[in-house]
Amino acid sequence: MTLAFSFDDADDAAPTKALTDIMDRLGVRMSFAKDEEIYAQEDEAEMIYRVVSGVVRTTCLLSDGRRQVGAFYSPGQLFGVEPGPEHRFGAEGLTDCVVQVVKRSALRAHGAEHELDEAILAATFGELRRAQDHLLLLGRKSACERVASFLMARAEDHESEDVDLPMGRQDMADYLGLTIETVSRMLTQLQSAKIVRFTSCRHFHVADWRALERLAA
Amino acid sequence: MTLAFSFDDADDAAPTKALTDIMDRLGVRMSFAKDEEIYAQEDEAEMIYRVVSGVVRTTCLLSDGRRQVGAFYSPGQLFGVEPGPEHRFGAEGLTDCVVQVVKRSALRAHGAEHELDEAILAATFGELRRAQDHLLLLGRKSACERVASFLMARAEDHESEDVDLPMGRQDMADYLGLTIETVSRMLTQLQSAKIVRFTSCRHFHVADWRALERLAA
DNA sequence: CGGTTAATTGAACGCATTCAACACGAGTGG
DNA sequence: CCACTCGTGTTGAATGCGTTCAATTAACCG
Repeated sequence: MTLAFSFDDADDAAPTKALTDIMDRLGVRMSFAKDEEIYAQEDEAEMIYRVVSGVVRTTCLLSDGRRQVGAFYSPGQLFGVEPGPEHRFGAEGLTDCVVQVVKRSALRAHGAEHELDEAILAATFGELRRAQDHLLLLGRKSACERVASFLMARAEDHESEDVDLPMGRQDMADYLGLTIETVSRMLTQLQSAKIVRFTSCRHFHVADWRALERLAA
Repeated sequence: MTLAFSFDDADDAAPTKALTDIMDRLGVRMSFAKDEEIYAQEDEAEMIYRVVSGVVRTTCLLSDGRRQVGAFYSPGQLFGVEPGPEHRFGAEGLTDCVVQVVKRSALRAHGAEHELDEAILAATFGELRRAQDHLLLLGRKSACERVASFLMARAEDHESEDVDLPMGRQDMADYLGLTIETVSRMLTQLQSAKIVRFTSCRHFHVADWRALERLAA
């Protein structure tokens, strides 16, 4: 068993076909409304989740209410995998969403040991990579660069002309370590500079990839 | 083989006894001077490293020279484990240091498959946890809270009265996403508030744990 | 003891935040 | 169809936190 070296996979958060099948067989589908809690920060991490439809967001609340968004998960992606026995970030529906849920113990009990371990490792790698990028963004980038990086990342994996932003400004701000006002200002600024163009406040397309790339740093 | 659930271990970056033994048998000891490069950002990640003595720091350089320190590794800790085929952070000696190095392929070839996988998973978990804490710190904490958190973390695992800061102010700043000046100011501020006391600029002890804990948020 | 690097302190600046007002769109009901 | 509201997003002005630039002091090491 060689776990660690299937790095070719573009999207680490997407489970293998094998695990997907097993999850579909053993798991349960659950629906969550927009802003409904899927699991809470500090809950025991005993389930594995896969987004079926909609988008999920993970958040961490500080004692005084400050909020940090950890990540956004799109259909097909695995989430809820943690580096410890409990969830450090809670998960909520960013939109109404459907999620496939299965107990880790159930997977083990049905001989999906191998697939589970692989999926956990892959998902953990994905999380780590994501967290490291996020780290760099929060530690050393200006507001404008943060917003540019965010739009860039969104545009990259959509591939289509018209890119969708399923999250509101507050969620973007809490992801980027900024305020809604700053995010809004930077967006208008990027638009004024003819780098992106917004068709509505949740839809844009990239007008100048070169410039956006340069700003994303 | 059950990989994923040995969470009881306090220090995920420390390898198991078994792996340590194998690394000692198959690996090479290498010495690095202060600020000498151990591996570069973007190098292929084919080695596993363990700190024998001294302290190692990982850093990521942005195109324009801005620097983010990822982590500091103390004796016993594993480093160089990455979520992809190449290093996203480079590693350098923070101090003069000795490191035990072994090729992953050598470990596999000598039947240390199991130990290697386990160690990689544990180290990855450790990295992820660390990165998540770091994320929160950079995203939502004030300069004072960042410095307090940093001192807290340092003081926690030293246990002794007198806590040592092996890194200079620049490294602290680049870890915390601040400037040296700000770090310095916050340190004097914490000292003025009688929360910590510096015996020299690299040694301090905590005078008021309660207050420090509160500030670390 | 000088000589060098690291750390601290001060003052001015600037970026992001804060607070407040305004605009826009969707949904509701008259 | 318009008026009204509520949530969300944008814009403006003032404040403040952290940075920048510059000068001083402390620590280290021959």
